[in-house]
Amino acid sequence: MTKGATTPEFAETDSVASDGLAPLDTYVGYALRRAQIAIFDEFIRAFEPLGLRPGQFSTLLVIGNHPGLNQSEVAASLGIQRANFVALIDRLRKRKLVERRRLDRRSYALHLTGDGAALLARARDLQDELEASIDARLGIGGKDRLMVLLRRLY
Amino acid sequence: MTKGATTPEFAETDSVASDGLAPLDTYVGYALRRAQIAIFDEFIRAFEPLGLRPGQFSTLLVIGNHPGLNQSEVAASLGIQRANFVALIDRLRKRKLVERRRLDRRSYALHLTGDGAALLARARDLQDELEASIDARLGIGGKDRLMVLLRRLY
DNA sequence: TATTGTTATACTCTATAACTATA
DNA sequence: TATAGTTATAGAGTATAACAATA
Repeated sequence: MTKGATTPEFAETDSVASDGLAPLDTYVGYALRRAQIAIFDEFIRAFEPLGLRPGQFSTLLVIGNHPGLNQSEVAASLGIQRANFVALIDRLRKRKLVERRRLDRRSYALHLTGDGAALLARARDLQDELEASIDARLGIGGKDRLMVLLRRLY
Repeated sequence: MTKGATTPEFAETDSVASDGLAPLDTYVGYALRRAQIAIFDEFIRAFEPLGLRPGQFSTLLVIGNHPGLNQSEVAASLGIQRANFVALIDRLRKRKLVERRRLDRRSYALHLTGDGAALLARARDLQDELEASIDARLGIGGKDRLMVLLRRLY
């Protein structure tokens, strides 16, 4: 990490004077935060060419895997308030990546468009590359051990 | 995780329908994010009685361990823009937890006040409890293995 | 009555630019 | 010229309340 985040949310990274933070460096929460920011920063940079932010990518993933869910369901599955999900989904609709089909007169089923499915395919490939890169850094069996440990924390 | 974040920044947690997110659940970045949010959420709840947010706690820690640094140095060591650090330090000064001493006519050395040192002591104890709780969840040797893996990512 | 989508609003954290008063 | 502290401003993510239309 040198200069840092492409976007606001993922800053506080660079930080750190290798030492100087002696106590902080022993806290799991701090290490977790730095690692999360570092990985998200990589993600954001890598996905910039696709014009996808983490929330948009995960939204496409959920819709792709569960076509037909309504907005509230997709939002809930991602832990996003349905109120905040409106703008997100509007953006994807304007880009013709997602379309809505009326379920009844008050809700819509979400589906990927052809463009959306195509972009998601590219995004998956890109994400697979990132995962491979992370995997390499974690060493043999590292990712599996890490995932097991992380899942104990949520 | 049931209802979730005490504050805005650490929401997107609850989320997750145990399944439904099939693909996301295989990504390190996603697991990292969920774990980070879960742990920060615990931190925020636990530190509410002390009136300390993560950034404030880490600031007190750095000043406590390196008294005499100026604002820019402390800010940089925490990866906080010095512009954004102004409000943070002002808050701590108003609460008489931190004081400034002129170094020269354009910079200040930061020091903890008696109250600041006392609060930091309580905060450290609280943080130690949280770490112990995390340690228990991670199992024998879990924390060490986790820290090693996380450090490979930043 | 409860739910869906929506709007409005506010708060936190972060980023950048630009200013002043120094050094 | 460069640095320390500061102000102003903008953007992203999130939270809550409230409303209309519908179930």
